[in-house]
Amino acid sequence: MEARDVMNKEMQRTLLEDVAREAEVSTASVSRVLNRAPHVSKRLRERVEAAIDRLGYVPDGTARALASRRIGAIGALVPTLDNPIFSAMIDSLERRLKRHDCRLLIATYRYDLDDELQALRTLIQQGVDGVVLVGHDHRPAALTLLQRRQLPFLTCWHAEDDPDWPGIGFDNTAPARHLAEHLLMLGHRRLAVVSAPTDGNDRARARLEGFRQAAEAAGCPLPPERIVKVDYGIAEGAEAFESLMGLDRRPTAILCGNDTLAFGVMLAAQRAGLQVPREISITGFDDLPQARFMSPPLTTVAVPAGEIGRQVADGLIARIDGVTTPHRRLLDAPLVLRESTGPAPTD
Amino acid sequence: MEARDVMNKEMQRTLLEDVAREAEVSTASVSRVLNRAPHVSKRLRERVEAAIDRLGYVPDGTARALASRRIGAIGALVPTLDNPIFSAMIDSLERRLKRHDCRLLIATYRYDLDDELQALRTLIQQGVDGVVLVGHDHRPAALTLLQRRQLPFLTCWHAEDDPDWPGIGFDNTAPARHLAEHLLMLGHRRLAVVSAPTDGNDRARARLEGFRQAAEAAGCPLPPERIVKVDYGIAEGAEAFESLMGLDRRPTAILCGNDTLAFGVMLAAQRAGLQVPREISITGFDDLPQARFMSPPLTTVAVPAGEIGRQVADGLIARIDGVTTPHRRLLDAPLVLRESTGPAPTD
DNA sequence: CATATTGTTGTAAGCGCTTACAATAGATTT
DNA sequence: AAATCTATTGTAAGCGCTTACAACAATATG
Repeated sequence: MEARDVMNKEMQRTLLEDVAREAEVSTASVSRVLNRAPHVSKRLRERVEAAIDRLGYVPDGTARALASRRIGAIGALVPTLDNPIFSAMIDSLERRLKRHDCRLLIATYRYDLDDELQALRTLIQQGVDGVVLVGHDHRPAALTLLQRRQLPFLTCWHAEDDPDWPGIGFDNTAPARHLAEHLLMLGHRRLAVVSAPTDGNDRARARLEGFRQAAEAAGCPLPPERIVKVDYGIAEGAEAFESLMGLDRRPTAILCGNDTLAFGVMLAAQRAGLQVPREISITGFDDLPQARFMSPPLTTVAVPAGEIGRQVADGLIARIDGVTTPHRRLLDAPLVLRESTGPAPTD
Repeated sequence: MEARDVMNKEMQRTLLEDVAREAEVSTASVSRVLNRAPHVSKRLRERVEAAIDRLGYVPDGTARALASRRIGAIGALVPTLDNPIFSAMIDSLERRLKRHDCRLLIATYRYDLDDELQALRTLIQQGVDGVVLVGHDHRPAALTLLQRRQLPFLTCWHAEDDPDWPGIGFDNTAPARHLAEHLLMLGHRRLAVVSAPTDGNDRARARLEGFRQAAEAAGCPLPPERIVKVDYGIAEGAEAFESLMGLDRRPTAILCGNDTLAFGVMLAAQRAGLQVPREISITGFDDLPQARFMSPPLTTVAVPAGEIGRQVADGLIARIDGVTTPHRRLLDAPLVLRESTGPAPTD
């Protein structure tokens, strides 16, 4: 390995000090040029920039991070990237962060809040400049950790009024309620729900709550047996449908906690020979790209995933820069009525 | 802000030095315990660990990065996360990296290789311990950058034999060829292709090449007008279908570069009143979860996205640890024959 | 023209760890 | 028991930047 050692020696990286020497200025000046600090004369800047070009200097991020106490990256804690609605948000978040010259560290936790807390610890240890979380369901220790470090953070996706968690998101309950009201208005009286597991998932809880509110207000509350909770997935949705079909009094409409479950439900319904929506109405939540291409196209709620990513990026960067931003920002999540819902069958 | 200043003063973070003092050992010993270095007596370890617990010490990642020259994170360059096949890979990559106590920095580049190069520069500057890239289509400068820094890296998704780019992936050409052969065997003679743009995308090129090879070998080469290149998306697939239907001699089978395009093609075909596969056969590539739930279920190629993520994580970590791993690892991408393909119509 | 003010640059002290090397203690050999 | 070797621990010099502060120059003010 001698050759390798020699190489390593010859490969002396150019340091900021070398640039300073080359430009015949102090290291502080080079650093100021690099960081676009004020009070730098044009002459000096040009000399430094020329030296940087000549030497092909690239600053060392780790040294900069240690000295400046900012790493140039934020951390995002998301349940999973295996769900396109989250990956769409992360995609737009990352793209927008790039504009602010900020990188993105990702950590997933599979809806396990203890894992989330652990991942948060790791991110903080790495020195991230800010943190993005999904929803308001977190271990209390997570909040303590963020507050004690005075670390900028923002939640997203869910935005109920919560003094602890500043956030950018949308109301999950109201659109769910409207979806149910839409079905009730179409004459449905036996509603059923296929929901994602609600543990550690306030979005799922809020949607379920919205369904419940509407059902109760209309005088036809949801009995437990007509609320099925299943994991994320098309197959899971299909299974949920089958279990609902095993009931004595079958529902005439099924409200699903997300589009993917709705796809599964719809496929299973059609496989069972049911006409959608003539014999059974189905709703989703998310408005994934496929939703409008299903047959029939899915009635759902359009979740502004891309917009959330962008606004969270802007908002968190502002907070990192010490700018106070609104504690809560509510985006629109409009109902998208398509053809998977129709009048209740008259039996 | 006086109260704040006071707080900041009182909030003196615990440093490694404080732990050393508390445990009455040297800072080097604390560091050794922290890093599970060899030659640490049990007694010392226990004392240090007790002190760490007592003080609630959390090491500073940036200082550790500067001193040790590893940051505890790798960078992944992917075209986009808006495509579920990539986000599935990233999801499994991140989860597997966690096991190795390694974080993930994400950067997307929208298939723009100049953007990719720029993003690579930024990641290197951040000090990532390794880099994952997709495919072998990159600016030459990217390779130079990686080599000069002697930075461990691995490509994925595509794995042709290439001395420059070590990689873990699958053969994109052969399954594409097999798909086309499958159609030819079913009697189809007028094949068409709906491909993703091939610029900076060797996977798309390889698949197209596979389709071509089979078509030519069977004596019915693909004329240019029967090769449509469109951006990623269901709507884009649908549009491609319509442009193909404008041809004099319509194809009896359409090979799509990915499942999403195939969904679009299939929907447009059905909307146009065509029976799939009786009047037209359609194939995809990826085997997204929905593929088997389409009606009819989509014939496609199962891309091992999750397995790629895991193997890339293990492989890159090994390289970072100085372990030599195979230059190239080929995974299986099996054909999944379903009902969207059938005998050519006899007209 | 002396003085205050503002703008520009340099000096040098960290930032909080890791690790080469030195020192010491303990075990083993002869 | 002296000599040798090995396992353990400590000392201190960085890692490559940023930034508080000082110094000085240029400009404005009275």
